[in-house]
Amino acid sequence: MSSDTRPDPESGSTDFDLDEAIGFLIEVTEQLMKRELRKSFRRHGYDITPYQWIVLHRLAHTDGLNQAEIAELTTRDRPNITRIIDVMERRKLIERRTSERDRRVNKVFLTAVGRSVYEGLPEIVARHLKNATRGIRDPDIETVKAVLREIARNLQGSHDH
Amino acid sequence: MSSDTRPDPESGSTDFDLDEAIGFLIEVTEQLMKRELRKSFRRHGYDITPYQWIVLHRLAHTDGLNQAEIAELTTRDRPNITRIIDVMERRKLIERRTSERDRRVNKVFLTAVGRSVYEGLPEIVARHLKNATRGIRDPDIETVKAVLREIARNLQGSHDH
DNA sequence: CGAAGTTAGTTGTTACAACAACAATTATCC
DNA sequence: GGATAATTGTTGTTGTAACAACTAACTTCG
Repeated sequence: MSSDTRPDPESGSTDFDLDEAIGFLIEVTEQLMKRELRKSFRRHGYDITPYQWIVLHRLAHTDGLNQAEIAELTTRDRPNITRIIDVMERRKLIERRTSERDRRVNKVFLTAVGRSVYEGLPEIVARHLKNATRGIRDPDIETVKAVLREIARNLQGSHDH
Repeated sequence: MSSDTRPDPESGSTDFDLDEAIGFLIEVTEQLMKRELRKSFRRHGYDITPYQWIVLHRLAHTDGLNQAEIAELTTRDRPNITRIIDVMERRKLIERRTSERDRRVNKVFLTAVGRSVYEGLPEIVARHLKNATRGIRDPDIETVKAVLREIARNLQGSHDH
């Protein structure tokens, strides 16, 4: 957009342009989407964070996942899952049940409350996405998805040292 | 992991596919990029978070911004800026100076340390970006940037109720 | 069997994010 | 010129994120 009216005094030490960097754009867009989704949930009377929504979705699809599996499916590490599950358990959305076969393992299940809360969410999310992407051509959306997947693949594993 | 292959019992309540949702993809990719950037900084001996990098970059470009301006330039709210600036001030990367003309205002300046730390960062970021986007055609990158900007524009202001 | 290694989950620490409530300061209005 | 409004920044609370260090439970293998 470059509404860049500022004269830029010798441009710092290099000519790196943050506003043009794809990483920055992804970051900013991601923040906005998360923020708006949260607001959408609230507007519809749900006090659910985007992250809790993801966990609810995973469990609605496959109930009884253990915490390590949830971590895997959500690209988070296990400590994070512990705390998110803590919060959701406090709110009676889910419950932990120790596995019989392996007493280290917590299997996580939706409660009746969690399930009924979940029911209303996919539609809100779908509407949110539709709003976010309005006016954008479908093939461009597909390009974005393909590129993001490629970036994710590039980052998992290898290192630029 | 998963010893039992699960058949997906009636697929939850709707057919929403999270892994196909562009919002989820953006979220996952953003996390990975932030994580890898942080690691790159560390590998090169910098204990700088991606967010601190952004603030340093803004100040290197335009020294003496006040906190509200930084908030604007980084799509964050003012309380967040307060705390990030707190951390950076503790680390002697920046300093606050109360404005003479308006004693409510803190102008934020790079310290000598902050400036010299900043020097090394753009190159690391550039390399990180190159690695993240390797093998991806330039026009596709441009499409992604255009789409993300469009999404951001869609989300700023209007609401899907 | 039993010591060593592995895996699942938790806790501690630091940092970032959204929101609400607030103090201090400056601007506005009558 | 004093009440009132708006602006800047801070604090409190809750939730998310990464990393390190830890415990408990299971597995392996001599």
